[in-house]
Amino acid sequence: MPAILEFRGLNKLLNTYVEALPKLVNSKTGKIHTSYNQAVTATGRLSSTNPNLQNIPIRDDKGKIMRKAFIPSDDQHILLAADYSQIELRIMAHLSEDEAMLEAFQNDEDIHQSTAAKLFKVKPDEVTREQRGQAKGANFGIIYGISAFGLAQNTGMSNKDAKALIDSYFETYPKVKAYMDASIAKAREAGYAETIMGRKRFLKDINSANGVVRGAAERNAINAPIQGSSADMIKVAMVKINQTIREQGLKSRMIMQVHDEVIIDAEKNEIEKVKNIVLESMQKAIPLKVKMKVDMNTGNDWLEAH
DNA sequence: AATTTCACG
DNA sequence: ACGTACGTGAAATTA
Repeated sequence: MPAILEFRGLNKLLNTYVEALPKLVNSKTGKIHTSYNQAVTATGRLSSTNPNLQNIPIRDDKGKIMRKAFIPSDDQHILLAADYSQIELRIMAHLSEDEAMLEAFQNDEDIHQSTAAKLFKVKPDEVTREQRGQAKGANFGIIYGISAFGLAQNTGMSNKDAKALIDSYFETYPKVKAYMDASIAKAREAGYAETIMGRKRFLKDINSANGVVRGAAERNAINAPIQGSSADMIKVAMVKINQTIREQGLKSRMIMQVHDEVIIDAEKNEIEKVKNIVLESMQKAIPLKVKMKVDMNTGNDWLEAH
């Protein structure tokens, strides 16, 4: 890796995490206490400030070491991390009612591999890394309100290839295309996009004469119900988790949320009970046409619990 | 004070 | 012909 980029990467870790976080330890509790903002985002997600605990590194080997700093309250506790698997694509499958996408999830398939198999007309176990990567890019793009240019920019493929990939995608999942068009049409009519729980995002530019401005609003019309309904679901789950923990008089506590994940400081004696509570609450928060998959892990720090 | 860069989902 | 991926926050840099 070039020396300047390496320096910048390490400097980011040093300034944003290593040196900043210890300053925010509360002298009474000995812990860091973030603030979760309930009314900041456009889609209904939470955000986190002072410090932001929703952007602690995990992707890079050196960055992920930061997660070792996040530990249970004492040696009677262990961290439990539970995260929704592919929540946004599952919500897309539900909202669009696309049969192929619903079936892939019902069969518990690797959605990117399954998509690749369909796009490139090969058997799932013949999908190459390259093909899976392209399918993954397309699946991400769909959630964002895809454009050929955007997909090409992000994957490095040519504009032409990106366009062809999107065409194949819509042949593979025809009702996803129909849902996207319907989302835009509905937003034009109503002036807003809406989540499963009825949260509205007003889109003042949805009928703008400026194509660029309108295009952005159209992508918002597609993305907001997806991202926002995911936020609805985890919030319903969190309320249920907290209620149940208190009803049962447990000592375990929910301590963090990172958009599709909740982290519990779990009393070791309660771990099986808590796992069941978290799993049930997350899976059943909002019943959909597709089942929700939840991955859970425990560990003596946040890195281990992943 | 606004913009850029980079960390996350 | 045009210009484009969704949602955030913190630190550093630019103006």
